[in-house]
Amino acid sequence: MGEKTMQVTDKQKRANILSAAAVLFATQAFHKVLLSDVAEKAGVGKGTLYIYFKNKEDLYFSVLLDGFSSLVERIHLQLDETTQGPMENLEQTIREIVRFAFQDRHLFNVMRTLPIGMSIIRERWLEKRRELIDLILSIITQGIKAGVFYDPHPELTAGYIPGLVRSALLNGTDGIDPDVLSRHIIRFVTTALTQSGELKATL
Amino acid sequence: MGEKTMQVTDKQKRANILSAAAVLFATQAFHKVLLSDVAEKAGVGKGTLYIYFKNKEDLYFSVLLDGFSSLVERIHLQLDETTQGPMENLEQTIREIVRFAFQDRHLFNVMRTLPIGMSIIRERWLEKRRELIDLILSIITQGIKAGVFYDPHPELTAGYIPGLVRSALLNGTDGIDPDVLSRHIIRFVTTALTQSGELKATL
Amino acid sequence: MGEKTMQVTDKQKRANILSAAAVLFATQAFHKVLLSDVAEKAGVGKGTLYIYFKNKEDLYFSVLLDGFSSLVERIHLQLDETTQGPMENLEQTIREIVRFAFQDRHLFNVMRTLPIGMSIIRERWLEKRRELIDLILSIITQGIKAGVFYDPHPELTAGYIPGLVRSALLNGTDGIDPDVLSRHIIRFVTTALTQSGELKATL
Amino acid sequence: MGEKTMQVTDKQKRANILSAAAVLFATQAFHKVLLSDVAEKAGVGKGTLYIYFKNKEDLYFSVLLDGFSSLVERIHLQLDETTQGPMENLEQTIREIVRFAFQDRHLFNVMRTLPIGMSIIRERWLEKRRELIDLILSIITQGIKAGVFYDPHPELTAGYIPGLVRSALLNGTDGIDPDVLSRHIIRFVTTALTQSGELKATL
DNA sequence: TATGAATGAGGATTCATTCAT
DNA sequence: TATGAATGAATCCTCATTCAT
Repeated sequence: MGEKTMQVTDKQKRANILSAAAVLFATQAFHKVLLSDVAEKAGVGKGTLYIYFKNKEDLYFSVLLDGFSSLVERIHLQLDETTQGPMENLEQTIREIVRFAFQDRHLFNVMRTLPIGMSIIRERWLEKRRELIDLILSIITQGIKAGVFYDPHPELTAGYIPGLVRSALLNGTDGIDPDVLSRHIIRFVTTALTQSGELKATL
Repeated sequence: MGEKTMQVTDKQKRANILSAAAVLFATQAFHKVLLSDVAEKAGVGKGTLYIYFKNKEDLYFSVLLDGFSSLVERIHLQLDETTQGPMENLEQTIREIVRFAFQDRHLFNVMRTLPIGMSIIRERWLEKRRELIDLILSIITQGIKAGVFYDPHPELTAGYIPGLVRSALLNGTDGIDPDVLSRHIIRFVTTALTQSGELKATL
Repeated sequence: MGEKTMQVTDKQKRANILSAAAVLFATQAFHKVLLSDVAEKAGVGKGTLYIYFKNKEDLYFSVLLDGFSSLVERIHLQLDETTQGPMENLEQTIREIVRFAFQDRHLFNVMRTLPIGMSIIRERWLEKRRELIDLILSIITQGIKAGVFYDPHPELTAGYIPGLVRSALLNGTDGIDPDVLSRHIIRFVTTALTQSGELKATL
Repeated sequence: MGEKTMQVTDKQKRANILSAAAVLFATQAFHKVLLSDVAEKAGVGKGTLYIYFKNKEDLYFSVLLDGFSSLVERIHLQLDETTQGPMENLEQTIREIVRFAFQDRHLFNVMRTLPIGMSIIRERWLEKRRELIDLILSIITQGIKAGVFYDPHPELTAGYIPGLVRSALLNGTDGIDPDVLSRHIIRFVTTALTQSGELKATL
């Protein structure tokens, strides 16, 4: 029982640290974020950070990894719930990404301040990002196979999608509504995917 | 005292420093780039950096500002040369951005490590980026007026375009050919812009 | 954040730092004193200095402030112990200043290298110095009221007294005995204070 | 002729530099005075400073040496003009020091920021200061021989005199009149010198 | 496990000094 | 002689990390 309580406490503390760090990394450059500030904001001692994370970089990438993991998981859940056509799947995925970006706007900002460098945790984050792209790619590929989509380079398009969300938020076309944005991106992408091939072929 | 010394206008030396800095900022995180390395790579003394740039952050944003300025200028030149329709203008602009991104890949990478914060030079860079977006926006708007394009939110689309280029390079769909990428983006964008409205109308 | 950490109150450590700094500031010009030397001499890490003092200047003025505080306190104690006439009080005060100057010769030397500038801690030091002068002034004024002293400008005379001690040490009339010096200054001052009025009156 | 003109020009330039430096050294701590500021204030190039002075410390002590030299010279002139008794000589000397301190208040302030260290020029300044003290000492000694003064330690008293002036200015008993100050110091010193002995002897 | 005082490596920045012009 | 752009040694200070409690 003692153990279990502890475990719960730990999870919460770890989560607190991650969310405090997310906010700070989203607002300031990596080197301007002080671990003492993270600790204070998380309500823990500075030394405690080192119990949960190897070092500053590890904390940084953990923020990203956690965020992406939860995004990918959400999309997986969405898609599993109801099996639908590629079009609907793509739409839902885009909607999910947009929703996530708005809800956890920090995370999308964190990526702006990305420190380049190598580390195991960074690799794990890149993998997770890759997973997201692959998920999108599989939807597009599925659509192509089904004859619904046409795309000579679906691997490029898969990468575009998170990029579109990011661009919109970055340029901050101020106070844009998440729903409006979702619809715009969906139409932008699906039009490009559905028409281009057929059109060319038709003409 | 207001502006320190500055304006010594040894343009060559300034350019050397900027290009050395561009490479380093593109390869390492901001806080891992040592000014001593920049100086060495630029073939000047450490103190010299401070004659041409106020501090590390100023140097950083100067790299970005210079890059964007030259990109915007190139596009302006392109467009002025031959007056053409919105479609051709958009194609050329995309081609130019892709060309630039490949040629000066550093610059696109530098933005990854963007330190958030305020400073005059950062403002100037943001303005220049805005200028690029506005240029694209004006082409799209022109197309809409001419009835060639349809887009309910052209300001979003304008922002997407550099984002598409960035995504492609970021995901490094390895060794992709600049020409292939240009064509893919062009088709992606123009299809989305030309078909969407008509389609809706037709159906 | 206002006052940083501070107040950790390892009084001993703080005292070690102050006394190490006092010696160094007394022997070298402000800009020649390295904080690394202070740290080493105090037996602490360089960073520790910044836990106890805001910066080099703060450390410098803290040395002075502490010294003056203890001098003023000593004089206060002396005077409180036994209530005596102004003459005895003045004598004891002078004796105390001389004793202090010899014992803590560093401090008197530190003032030589005084960096001008503004800072809260500097203000506090100036106040403490003012306190010393005022203490002497009150003794003289008391004496004037009692008809023992005569002085048309006691506020000037009050300032002279530490100046006399300082001059003697500065010119280093070598190896002078503190007792001899005390007696000389006492006679110098008291004669000037006691005779001048009477003389005038007599003549 | 060319040479002579040059010579004149040089003297002037050197003087400009010295007086610019005097003001700055009087207002700021040694390490806060930038040679670039001195150069600007003197209306010369930074490199020019090094034609007239070996380095910053040399410039600093040259300011002091020059000031003291001119003070000592003035006193010599005063004393030579009319041969008088020790009392009058002492009075005139004090008056001259006070006058000088007020006129060239900078110089007296410069000494506050004195950097400790060894150098030939510093030795020369110390000698000159010694010369001033010795001058005063000789007057006192003369007075003792003549039976006008009494002092068991005239070498101490000689040192006191510039110290008294300094104290008065340092404590800045605000806006004090030079004449008032002169008279106060003169009475203070002469009383101490004339009465003490006689008194003792008398009683 | 939790803490935060202590640490010291590390690096941005300054500025006296040089030297080519 | 006069200059001021260039230099890099010198040093303050920061802050991630450790470790005794």
